[in-house]
Amino acid sequence: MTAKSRKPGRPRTGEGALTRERVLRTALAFLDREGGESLSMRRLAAELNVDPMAIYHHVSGKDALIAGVVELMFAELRLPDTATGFWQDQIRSIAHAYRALAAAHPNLVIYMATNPEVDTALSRPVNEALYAALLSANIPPRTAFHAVNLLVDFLNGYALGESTGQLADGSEREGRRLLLEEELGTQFPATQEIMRQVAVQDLRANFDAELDLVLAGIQVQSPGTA
Amino acid sequence: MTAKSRKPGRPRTGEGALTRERVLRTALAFLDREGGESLSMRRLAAELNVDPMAIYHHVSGKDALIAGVVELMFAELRLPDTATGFWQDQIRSIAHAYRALAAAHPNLVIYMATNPEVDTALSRPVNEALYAALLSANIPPRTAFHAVNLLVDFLNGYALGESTGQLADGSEREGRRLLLEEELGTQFPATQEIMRQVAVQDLRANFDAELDLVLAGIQVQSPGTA
DNA sequence: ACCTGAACACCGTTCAAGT
DNA sequence: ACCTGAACACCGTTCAAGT
Repeated sequence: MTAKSRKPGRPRTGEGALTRERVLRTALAFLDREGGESLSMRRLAAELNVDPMAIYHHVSGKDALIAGVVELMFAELRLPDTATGFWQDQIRSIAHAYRALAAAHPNLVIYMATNPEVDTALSRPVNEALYAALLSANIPPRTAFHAVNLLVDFLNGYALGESTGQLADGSEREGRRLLLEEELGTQFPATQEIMRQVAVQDLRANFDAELDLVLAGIQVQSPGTA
Repeated sequence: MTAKSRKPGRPRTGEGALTRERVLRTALAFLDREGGESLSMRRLAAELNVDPMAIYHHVSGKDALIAGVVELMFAELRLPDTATGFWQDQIRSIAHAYRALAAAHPNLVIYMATNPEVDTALSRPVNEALYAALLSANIPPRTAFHAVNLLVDFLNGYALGESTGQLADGSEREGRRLLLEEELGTQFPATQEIMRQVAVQDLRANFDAELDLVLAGIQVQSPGTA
């Protein structure tokens, strides 16, 4: 019944034409849907209704495929285009944009934080925006340098934690809390003490609270700055 | 020539006995040597001079194997046992211990920062030590909670960056710097400005500088604390 | 109880064709 | 130029044996 009518030779013109773009878009959708464990050249080919080897004409291999997908994802990053207002707010919007991108593609976060190509080329606009914000506030270069490195490490670390479910939602958190009270009270007293005193809204506002700590640190280490 | 004398049935007693411990230790050594891409149940079996399926008697599958290896790695973590002195120094030694562990097993960092089991069980001693340090300084629970989350995100983000070579050593850095001057000066002016002004020793002292920013942030957000 | 060996359902990729 | 198809050298894992 299903049209498995693949024939050798050139493709029929029109929507059936295989492009690098179409290969990457399909791979991105697949990864979002099924995750990296499930992605294979052969499954992707089946999705494209094409012989497995057809893909290799548009992408040199699986690694290059994933690199291309990451590139496609980074193209979705919408950095704030105006650099006005407090530097803290500038950095907040950049950080939020980065986090939103990661949250939109949780299955890709691991490649985003892992691929060496990312730091070299793709994340340069992010770095530039962060540097620009800090320089606009006359923050010393040395501080700015370390601050940007810290921000990137924090963003990647947070995104990775969020994507692997370390930051579980309310119900699971509650379960963990109970577990802490019962079983681990004596083994991990400080942890228990903190968990007892932390309110639910603090669990939710985690990202902004962590970011605020970073921003506060940058501010104190920047003499002569508002 | 080589002794490929595997026979069916029970193992010869003595050093040939396959244990979960021996399986995991061999896998850890293999991962340190060749990395995660190269690890397969079959290669590991060959290393152990054993049929591939023998491994499954000590470990339920590949995922469990890796989880076990990560557990083994975390057992190497040497947290400072005395909680005295400034809370900043306490946190510094915990952070250094974590970083040293990651640096000792760069190929495992990805599993360490990725495995959901890690946060739930293995990193609890790290969290506890961090919480204890902060509580000993009377830092408010809400701040302590976010501070520990930030520290963990930073540590994972930094370790991941270091392990994937994003923080390259001197020579490669220098190459990147030149590239920035030549090609990207107009596209990324703020980045170029920073790179021009940052000294070489700042590139080296990155970890401690980032950590200092975090510590400064925690301190300012903790009213009534030294 | 612990290990083997064949078998199953997959992989990524090379290479020689087809149109 | 672009796609196919067979083939190669691998995978993880199940299942039925062996001792």
